[in-house]
Amino acid sequence: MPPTINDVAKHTGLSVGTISKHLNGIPVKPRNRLRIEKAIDELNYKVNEFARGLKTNTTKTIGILIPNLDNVFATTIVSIVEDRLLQYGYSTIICDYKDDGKLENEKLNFLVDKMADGIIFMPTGNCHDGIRSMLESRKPIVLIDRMIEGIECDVVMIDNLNASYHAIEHMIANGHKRIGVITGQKNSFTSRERLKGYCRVHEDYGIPVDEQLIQFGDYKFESGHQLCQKLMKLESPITGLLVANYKMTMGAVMALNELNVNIPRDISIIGFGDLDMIRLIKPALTVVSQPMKEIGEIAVSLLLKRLRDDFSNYPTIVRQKTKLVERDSVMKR
Amino acid sequence: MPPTINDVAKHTGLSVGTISKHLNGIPVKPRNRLRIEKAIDELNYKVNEFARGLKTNTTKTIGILIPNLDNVFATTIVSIVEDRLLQYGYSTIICDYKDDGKLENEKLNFLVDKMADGIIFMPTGNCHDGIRSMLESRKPIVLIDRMIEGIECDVVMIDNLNASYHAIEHMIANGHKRIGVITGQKNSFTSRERLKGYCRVHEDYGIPVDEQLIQFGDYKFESGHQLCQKLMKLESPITGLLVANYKMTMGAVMALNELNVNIPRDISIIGFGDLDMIRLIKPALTVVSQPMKEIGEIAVSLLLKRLRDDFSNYPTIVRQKTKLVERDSVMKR
DNA sequence: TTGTAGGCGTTATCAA
DNA sequence: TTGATAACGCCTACAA
Repeated sequence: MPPTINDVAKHTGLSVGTISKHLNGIPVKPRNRLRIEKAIDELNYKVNEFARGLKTNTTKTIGILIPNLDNVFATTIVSIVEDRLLQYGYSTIICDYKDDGKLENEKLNFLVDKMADGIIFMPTGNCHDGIRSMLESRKPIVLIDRMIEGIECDVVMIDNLNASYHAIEHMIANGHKRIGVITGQKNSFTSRERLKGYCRVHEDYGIPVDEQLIQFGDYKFESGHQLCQKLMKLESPITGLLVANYKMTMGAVMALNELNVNIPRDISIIGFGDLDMIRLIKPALTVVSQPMKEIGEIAVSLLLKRLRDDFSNYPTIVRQKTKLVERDSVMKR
Repeated sequence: MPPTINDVAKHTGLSVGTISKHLNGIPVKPRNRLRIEKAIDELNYKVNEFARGLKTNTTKTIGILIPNLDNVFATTIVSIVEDRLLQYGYSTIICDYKDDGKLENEKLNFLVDKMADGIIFMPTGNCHDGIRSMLESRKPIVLIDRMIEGIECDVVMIDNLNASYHAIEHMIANGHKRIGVITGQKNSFTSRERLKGYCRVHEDYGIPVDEQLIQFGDYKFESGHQLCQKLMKLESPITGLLVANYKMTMGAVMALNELNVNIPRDISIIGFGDLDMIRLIKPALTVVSQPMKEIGEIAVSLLLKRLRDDFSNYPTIVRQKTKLVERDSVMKR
C-alpha cells in the first residue's frame, strides 16, 4: 500500500538503483535529484526500515536499558546519553525493567535481537544467563554504574568505595566518631562498594565499626525514612550520617525534620547524588556528587568506538571519581 | 554469519517451510518439533526480526512517547502501560522529547517509521506538522493527558477543568475567598483547562477573580518555589493556594517551609498529583489525585482495539475524573 | 503434515 | 552517472 522505491522509480522514469543512491547520499545528476525529490514528496514516499535493516543489518539506533523509570540517577544519565548520541546521528530507545531480573533479561534480548545497533545498559549486578548469550551476539554493549560479576564487558561507573571513604573521612576530620550509614541491599554492587569505603576509612583511622550503625535499605525513599528513625533511637546516639543514595537521602532528611532534629547542630549528614530536589533542602546538604555527565559521555564514546569496530583495550573499565560538595550540613564538633 | 532458518532446515533435514511453521506456532510432527528445537538450540538460531518485519509489517512492539523522563506523571503512566501491554504480548519502547517540539516530531516519525505497531503519545498540545502525516500512516495512536487542537485522534485525559473547580470549591466551602493559583504555561493545554476551572468556580460563587492571584509557572520545581514566594508577598494576603502540578507543589511547600508559613494555620494548600514524594510532606497534603492507573489502562485497551482494526467510535475521547483526596492541609476559617 | 518457490523493499555489484 | 539484477532471511500460498 505505501509507495516503494519502485514507485518512485516509475514516477521519475529512473531506476531503483539511482533512487537508492540518492537516498543514501550518493550524488546523482542535479536534474535527476530534483525529479527524485519531487516524486518522493508527491508520493509521500518513506524508506521501509525493515527492508533496509534486512539488507544492512543496521538501524542507527541505540538501546538504553535501565532498572526503573523512577531511578533519577539513571534517567539523568539517559538524558545525557540521548543528547550525545543524537549528535552522532543515532536514535535512542529506552527500556526499563522495573528492577526485575526476569524482565531485565527479556528486555535485553529484545534490544539485542530486534532493534539496536548497540546498547547502554545499567544492570542489577546480579548474575544473568541471558547476558552471556547477548555478549555472543557481538553487539557492542557498555555497562554503566555497575559491573556484572564474572562478565567481561566495557563498563563506566563511579568509584563508589572512595566516594563513601572520603565522605566519612570528611566527618571524621570534623570530629565525628559515631557515624551511621544507610546503604542499599546487601547484594547490590554499588551498595557493597560504598559500605567497603565506610569500613575501610574506619579502619584507617582506627575507629572500630559498630554494626548497629550500619543499616541496609533498598535505595527507596521509604527505607531512608525508616532507617533514619531507627538510627536516631540508638541509646548511644550518632553525630554523623551518610546516606548512600538520592532517594534515601530525601527520606532521611524528612525523618529528621519530623523528629525536630536540627541539621547540622544535632546531626551532621552527607547525602548522595547532587540532584535537583536535594538542592532545595534547607540547610543546603553536603553531598557526594556523582559525575553523571561524564559517565554518560564516556559511555557514549566507548560505545561509538566499539561501533566503529575498534575493540582495542577490551574490556575497558572506567571508574570515575566523585566529588564531595561541601555545603552546610556537616558541623565541626 | 548468524544462522538462518535455512541452516536450521539443513541441520534437521527438514524444509524451511516446516521450520517456519514451528516458529509461528503451527504444530508439526512431535518428532520433528524435537529435532527443530534441538537444532535451534545447537545453532543458537534466532529469528531475524528485520526479515520477519519486512514480510509481516509487524513488530509486536508499541512505542511510547513522553515529554520528558523527569515527568513523574508521565513515567508513572508509562509504567502502567508497560505492564498491561506486556500481558498482551507486546514489547514497549520509550522515547522522550525533552519538552522540545522539534524533537517531538522527529521521535514521533521515528517510532512510526521504524519500530512500532502502535503508539501511545503524550504531546505538548501545540500544533505540529509532523503529526498529520503520522496519522496518515494509519498506525494506531492514542494520545494521553493532552489533546492536540484541530487533530482528530483518540485521547485519554483527565477532566482538568473540574479538577481545579472542585479543589477551589473545597476551599471556598471552608471559608476561603482569596485563593491563589500557580498554574503552567499559558499555551499549555492542561494548564489552560485548570485555570478555566479556577475562574469558573469563582464566577459560580460570585467571587471576583483577582489577576494578581494567578501565577503562570512552567510545571517545574523552581517555578513553584518562586511563584509561591511571590504570592506570599502580596499586601492583601491569600489564605488558600492551589498548585497545578506535582513538581510545583513540591516547590511551593518548600518555599512555605522556608518562610515559616504554617500549613494549614497560615495558609491552606491543595496540590496536584498524588505521587510518592508528596505523601511524605507534613502535614499530609490535600491533593487532586489523578487517575493514572485508569488513564494507562484505558489508553492501552483503546490502542489494542485499534490494533485489532476496530475503528468504531473513532475518535474516542475519554475524560477521566479526578478525585479530591482530603487530608490535613486545608483549614476552615 | 511437509516441501517448493515467489516475493516483501532495499542495497550493492557490475556492466554499460 | 545510471540501470539491471542478485541477494538479504523470512513467510505463505500452493502443491504434494
